[in-house]
Amino acid sequence: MSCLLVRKTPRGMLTGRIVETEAYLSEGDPACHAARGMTPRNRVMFGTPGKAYVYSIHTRCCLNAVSQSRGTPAAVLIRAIEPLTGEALMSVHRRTTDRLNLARGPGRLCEAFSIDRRLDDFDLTRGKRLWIAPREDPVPPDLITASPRIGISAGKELPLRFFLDGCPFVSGLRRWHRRPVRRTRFEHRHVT
DNA sequence: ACGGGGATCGGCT
DNA sequence: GCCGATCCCCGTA
Repeated sequence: MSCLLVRKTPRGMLTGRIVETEAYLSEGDPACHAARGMTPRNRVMFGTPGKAYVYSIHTRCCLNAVSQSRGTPAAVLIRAIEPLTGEALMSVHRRTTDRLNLARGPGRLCEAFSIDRRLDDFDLTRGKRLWIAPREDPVPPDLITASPRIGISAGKELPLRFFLDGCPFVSGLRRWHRRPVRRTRFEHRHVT
């Protein structure tokens, strides 16, 4: 949450503030793709932390950062960013000039940032092509809210979605914006 | 503003 | 075959 997503492409540099994420856990989380063991799709989750797990759903892609040590499959889904630089190029990728919807939602985000399955297993810690960088102006913990995750059918109750309260670049259920669900120190450590 | 339905395809059973 | 960690459009209000 106190991080930037950075993408370098031949056509230009794209950056944005990460304003919404979801956690998928290695234990007790039926919504995690790794919940039923390793498959060709999810194998990256079982590997080195700091790598990108990119999968496709319907006709789109979603970007995760592998978050736990080797053999412990967990990841953070990056759901939305606030565009900072490269907005014009994002608009080309997205075929819209609607700034609010450029990268609002995991599929739109990947489209805006030109991220697809070819970046699955890509190392996000090298500062090349695609990486995550700390913000110089970290978000005050008070502004981060937790809610249930979006679009899943199992594990609906777990408050593992984190977002900047009131931020218009956040996707999903608006009704959560003024209704913090639960806020614990543990959750903050996941996010910051 | 919100909710339902359809598109559409790769991955899994 | 079935089903989705989605998106977009078109109803209703």
